Amino acid sequence: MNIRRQITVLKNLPSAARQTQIRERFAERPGVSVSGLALEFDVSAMTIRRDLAVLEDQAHIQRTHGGAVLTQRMMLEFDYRGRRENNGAAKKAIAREARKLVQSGQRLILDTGTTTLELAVLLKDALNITVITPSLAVASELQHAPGVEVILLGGVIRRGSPDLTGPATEHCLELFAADLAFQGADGIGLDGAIYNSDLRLARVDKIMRRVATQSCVLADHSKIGQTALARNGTLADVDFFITNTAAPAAILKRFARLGPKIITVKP
Amino acid sequence: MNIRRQITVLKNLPSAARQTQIRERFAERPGVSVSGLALEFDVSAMTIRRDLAVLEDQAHIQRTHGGAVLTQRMMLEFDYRGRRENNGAAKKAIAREARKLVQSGQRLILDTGTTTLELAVLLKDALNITVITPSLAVASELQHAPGVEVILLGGVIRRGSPDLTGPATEHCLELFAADLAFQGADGIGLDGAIYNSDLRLARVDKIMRRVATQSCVLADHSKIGQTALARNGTLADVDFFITNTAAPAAILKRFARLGPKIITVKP
DNA sequence: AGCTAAACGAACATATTATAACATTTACAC
DNA sequence: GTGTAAATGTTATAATATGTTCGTTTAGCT
Repeated sequence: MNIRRQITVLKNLPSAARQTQIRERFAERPGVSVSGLALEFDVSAMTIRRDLAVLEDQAHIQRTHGGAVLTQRMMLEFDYRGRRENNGAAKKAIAREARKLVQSGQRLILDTGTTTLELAVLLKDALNITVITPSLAVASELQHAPGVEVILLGGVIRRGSPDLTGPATEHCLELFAADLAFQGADGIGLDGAIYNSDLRLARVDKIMRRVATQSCVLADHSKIGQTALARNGTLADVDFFITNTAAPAAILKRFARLGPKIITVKP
Repeated sequence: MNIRRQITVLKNLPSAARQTQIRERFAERPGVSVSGLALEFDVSAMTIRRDLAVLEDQAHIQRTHGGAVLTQRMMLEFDYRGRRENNGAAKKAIAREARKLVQSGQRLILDTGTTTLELAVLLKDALNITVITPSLAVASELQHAPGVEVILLGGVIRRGSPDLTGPATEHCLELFAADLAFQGADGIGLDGAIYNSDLRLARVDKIMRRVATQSCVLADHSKIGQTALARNGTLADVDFFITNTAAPAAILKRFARLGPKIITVKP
């Protein structure tokens, strides 16, 4: 009876919990088998395969026939509070549109943020570009891209945040000149003000726009009308503003009058 | 009777109490399911979802399909060709000796390298120090240390190497002043010359010594008598040289005449 | 090489869960 | 009581996860 209850703990778990459990199996054993896990968690083998496929993307295992083993290469772990993606689809669509602005040979600046991180994913197959970023996540994403040179800005590592800020970042940024800067935002005021939830990030964002010839703000519609701690400028200072069509047309029209080219995407 | 009372305790609770209870579930299980909790607390699934949404904001958990799991730190992977540790014991002993040179409140520079990485491990419990480094491995190691502020230098990410180099790194380094710089070396010539196997690292090392009041070179005996591509200076430029006792005493005596304090450790 | 059993992946069908909007209940002040 | 706000429940629809089937690939064997 007791045994049964303990086993039950491993059943009827949400998929993410099951995947975490699978990962922990590697602490005990060097490898796992699909059939064994299927039995253990009382799900079909197909589900385990899908779990392993997810883990292969995220969690550094290597799939084999019949199971998986730990990845060979060594990892450096950086803290990253896995925030919930709020408008994942919109962010991806916005990133796709942003990708179209990029041409071969350009030097880009990529800000911290989930939307810019999505853009980084799409830039993996770019040719001969340089990406300057304060984000360890962006750097991690692009480090293997053959056509991309990654320059990480210096600075203080904020605890629990995968990015760099501070005076050093600002000084470091001043060393560069870029063609195009992509920035996220934690809020866009109805008057077009751009907000960050962190003062240091706001200062960095301001400098990014100065050292880049053109700049582009990426924000899904949920950010519009929101404010946050620090204002880093207004849409009058940027050249492109990309959002999704769920944003009120009247407000976008007002934003357009400030100067930036407004681009909207479907989802 | 007892059982009944315990079950009853879980029903008709104010929302905050229920949320606390949910949080405690994570101590027992790897994750919780919406349907299970709904049954357990005798409320609708929607209510549980709202509870989890609240708990998610408090940063403890992460919602998933079907339930929630504890927030997991996402790993940012940086390639790290795990080189074979040649004189692991000697390097650890050298790092222990280097650790003794560090005092609270100091600003340190830690170079790239396996020996300096060992030192980073020992610095985790230091109080109120600042570590400036071009090494992602060092930064990763120290990011959670409460008494350590980590400043990562900017620069180009070398493919397959966990460190930053290039003109940006050099400029960035110039922004700082430190009390003590710790450097590794790929070779120490019999004349006291310090060698790196990478030209860019050599330039960075040279600047490190300039911006630091004192400097310390860490190298096990196998490096003595070796040369490498780039010479970044000589032992006459450094204040401390730490190696292990397997190094020939005659050569160490000659090194001492150049100026640095020579420290040897047993293994 | 050729064979065989196991494992894989794609596509579809099904079941479960999430979200948003609205309806209802509860709690509490007055 | 009555009004109000917060919490909870309900429903329809969308999104996601899972199971199943089947043709293909793979590992291991002779």
